[in-house]
Amino acid sequence: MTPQRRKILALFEDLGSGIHLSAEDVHDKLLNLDVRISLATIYRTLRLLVDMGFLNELELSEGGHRFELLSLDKPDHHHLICIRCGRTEEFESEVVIKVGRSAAEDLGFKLLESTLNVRAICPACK
Amino acid sequence: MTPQRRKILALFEDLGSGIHLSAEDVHDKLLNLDVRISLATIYRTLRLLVDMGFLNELELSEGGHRFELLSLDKPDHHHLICIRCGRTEEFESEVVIKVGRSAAEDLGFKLLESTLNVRAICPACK
DNA sequence: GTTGATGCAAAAACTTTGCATCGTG
DNA sequence: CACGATGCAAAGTTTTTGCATCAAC
Repeated sequence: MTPQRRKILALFEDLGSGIHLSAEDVHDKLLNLDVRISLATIYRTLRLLVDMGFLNELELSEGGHRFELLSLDKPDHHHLICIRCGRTEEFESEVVIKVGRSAAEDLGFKLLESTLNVRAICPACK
Repeated sequence: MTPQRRKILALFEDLGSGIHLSAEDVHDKLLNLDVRISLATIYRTLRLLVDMGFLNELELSEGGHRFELLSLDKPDHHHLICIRCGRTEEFESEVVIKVGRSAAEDLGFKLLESTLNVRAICPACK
């Protein structure tokens, strides 16, 4: 754990668990806090934090992957995404987790994680 | 409907509905059939076919988006993805569709489509 | 000192766009 | 002819990598 890695993880922790940031977002937000870390290091660290299980990697919207804090109280949660404005809401569902688990078991896969992505149009964009 | 568009859609139809292709994949497979279409046109056409509802756009794995044929008998289906080798299996679940629908309704969103992505490790990669 | 992490810049991978040209009606 | 679609090449984005330097043990 280097200072840079701590700063990046701390950023996610400060923002809370419902926030989705791209690598650029992380870079910009750290700059606003006068923390200067190269984009290359941010990419490397995000990858690392995902592998270590601190972050979750999302591929919801255009313009690159997003990362979010994986909090223990919300292991598998789901996303409702407005395809027009990008607004995303999170929700949970025990049933969905069970479906994922049984799908994995049926085919002999070892389950890691399951997320339901619901694409929709939010009230403001209708 | 131009010859190029027909060729691209025909490729998906020939391969069937469980196949996930990147833009590059489409380009390569068409070349193997001696069909020469520029990558730019392929990107434009894939976008078009998604908008027209013929294809579904996926963001499952590394290396760019994938596209699959949207068949009428499988409107909302789900993916079990091996994070090691990229093998993906499809399955369906009525329950998951219902969860997506009610999540959208709860927040006043207009539902378009919902897919459950289950990340796991397949038997061969365990 | 050795090892791994960082920053920078260059490169790679993926996607879009401008523009001239081609095809179809 | 008019219109939109295509191909090509250039540009734009996002992400990775090589390499010299730096920091920690």
